[in-house]
Amino acid sequence: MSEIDNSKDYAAVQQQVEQLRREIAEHDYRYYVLDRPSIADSEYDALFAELRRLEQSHPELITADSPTQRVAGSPQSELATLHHDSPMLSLDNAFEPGDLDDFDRRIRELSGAEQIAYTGEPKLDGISLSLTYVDGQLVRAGTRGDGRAGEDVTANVRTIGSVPLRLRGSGYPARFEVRGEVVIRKADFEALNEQRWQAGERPFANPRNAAAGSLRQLDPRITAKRPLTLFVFGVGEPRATGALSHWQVLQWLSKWGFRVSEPLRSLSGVEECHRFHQQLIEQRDELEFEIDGAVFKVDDLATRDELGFTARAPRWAIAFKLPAREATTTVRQIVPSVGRTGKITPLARLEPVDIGGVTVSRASLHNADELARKDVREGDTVMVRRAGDVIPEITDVVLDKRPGEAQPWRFEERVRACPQCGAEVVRLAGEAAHRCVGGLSCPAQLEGAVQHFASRRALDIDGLGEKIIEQLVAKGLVRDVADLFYLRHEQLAGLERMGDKSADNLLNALARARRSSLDRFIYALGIMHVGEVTAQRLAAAASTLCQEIAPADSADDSRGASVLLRQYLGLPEQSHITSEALLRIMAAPVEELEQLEDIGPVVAQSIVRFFAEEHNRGVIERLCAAGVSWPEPRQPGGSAGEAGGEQAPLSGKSIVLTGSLQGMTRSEAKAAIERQGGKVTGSVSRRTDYVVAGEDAGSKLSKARELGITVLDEGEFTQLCSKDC
DNA sequence: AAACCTCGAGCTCT
DNA sequence: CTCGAGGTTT
Repeated sequence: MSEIDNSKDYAAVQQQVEQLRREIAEHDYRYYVLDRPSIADSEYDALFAELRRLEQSHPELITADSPTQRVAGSPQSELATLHHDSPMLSLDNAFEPGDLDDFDRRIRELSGAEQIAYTGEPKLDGISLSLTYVDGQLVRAGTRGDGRAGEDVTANVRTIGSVPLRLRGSGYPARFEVRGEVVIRKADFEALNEQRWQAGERPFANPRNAAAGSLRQLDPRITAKRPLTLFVFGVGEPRATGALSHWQVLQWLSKWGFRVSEPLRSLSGVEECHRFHQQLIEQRDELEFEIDGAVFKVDDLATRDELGFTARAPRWAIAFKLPAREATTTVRQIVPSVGRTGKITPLARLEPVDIGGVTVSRASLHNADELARKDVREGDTVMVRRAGDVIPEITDVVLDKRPGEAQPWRFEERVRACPQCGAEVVRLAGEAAHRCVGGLSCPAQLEGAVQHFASRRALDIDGLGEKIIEQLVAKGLVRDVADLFYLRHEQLAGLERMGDKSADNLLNALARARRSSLDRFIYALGIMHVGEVTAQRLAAAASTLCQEIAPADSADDSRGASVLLRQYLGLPEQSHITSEALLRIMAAPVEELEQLEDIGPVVAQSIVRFFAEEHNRGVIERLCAAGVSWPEPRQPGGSAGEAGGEQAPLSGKSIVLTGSLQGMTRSEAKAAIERQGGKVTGSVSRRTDYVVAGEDAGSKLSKARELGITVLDEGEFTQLCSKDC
């Protein structure tokens, strides 16, 4: 083939191949090293495809440093051993500030200098690598191993985008060794684990393990798919480069096409080192890569030579550890715990360990699947990670140390009922979590349940906020939502931030909330998957339900249906649950509920389970006994609007009062508006219907004008109110 | 007067 | 989730 090409064309092809390689290498550099791509992926792909095509028709033009040759070679049966040219030593560690000061003092004494110039780099948590370049070409790469010899991972390292196959620029030694750390982004690590979990493979415990595992693949094609990055931090024999300082070495490495560890600082004296360390601790969570320390190196290479080495580490560098995030310990026990939403989470009680200054004695196992996947057992030795501020997590089980008698902990077998309230535990289709259906009465869920119950769209109990609920629950004054209606003034007035006035207000709000509507009541119960709309549907359709048990025409004497339903539900005759509509909903079987619009099997199940729960029925009973009631809905189709519907001029309107009114107090005005079916709100927004402006109206008036909302003066307002009064 | 609580609104992300 | 307003408690 190439023989028949005439030489001019051939030279052109050769040139084009070279050109493409240069371009692709440049884009690789921009993308992987600078993190600043300058062309779209599709354009890059096109260049790559073109090069591939040319190389396919001219195989003799292929060179080892061609970008197409990153993934080359076939799977191996084992990784060969590789001896390092100069040993890869480890670093001495500093664990507390004093260690760093000692280090600095030693260096000042040995070198005789007043103040030392250091470089500060992060100690990336990955695996160390040595790369050998000959005449600017990557010839081999090996892991650190024991420092003298590691594993030959050249084929794998070639697949890493941030590793230059051919160096950029010039001025590099004919043969030299570059050192760096191969890491994986935290986000990529999560994604990789997710993928492995989907594929049924064992997830990696941490980004370092993921990087190590990826690099030690026998098949480079697998490594190529892993999002690895190389950060370099030095060279084997720095003096061979001709540099005078470490800083210079790093700059040159950067110029030659490497990505240098970031963040990087030039520091004068030990104080700045401390500050850098502190900064790293603060930035830690925001960094893309996991780090486990700060590395400080004497910058001046001549000083370094004077300092020399101890048996195992250079005297001119130190790694100042960041607070640990991982530790191993043993699992004492696994227990289910109930969260505020009713979610039941398996929790491992651990032999307490110190992880970076915090004692950890428990770790979440998230849910039954996660537990099964990790197969954590009581007695296991586990690796625990505390990332950021989140709850510690068990990342790995050390199988070698598993006691012989350890048994898998099977969620379904162990958690038959809610450990807090004894209610039924369900797992809804498609959900990872198991939940307690004891909603209204489960202590673990109480605060949340009360908050929902009192919320505006539910029973709208004004003045019952987070802090008050917290206290009521903590003092045992409220054990379920029904208790709210039995609260007395003297019980309330003693609470923090709850004086006479607030107590009165709350009691008034409770009194008002007793008269509600069926749909709000249903919604307030907080049945899983029953929101406002579903609650409305249930309320509207109530009278059609349970016709078999209690036919509508038995309503000759209107007691008839209720009696039948109560019997069916097994309620006592003197039960306070008198609403026929509610009884029909409570007694409705799954099949009937499923007939309703927007209610499928999941929601229907959830409703039936809720009302089947003894605790929940008890709470409903007591709510009704406390006088919580509503107008019975009529016929299926016919609904709401009764007396007051249209006449009330402010019905459903939202009104803001601002400034002071002459003829009435603020609260009189509020009461007047409420009598007319309106609602007084605090701030002006698009959803405000009227703003009533009194004397000295302020910012709210201007905002109302801005939004084009009707502004009423006092005269207009009283007129509006008096219309029907 | 200052501190604190609740509520409503609007924003962002899911 | 954050903010500001309004109202209450300390």
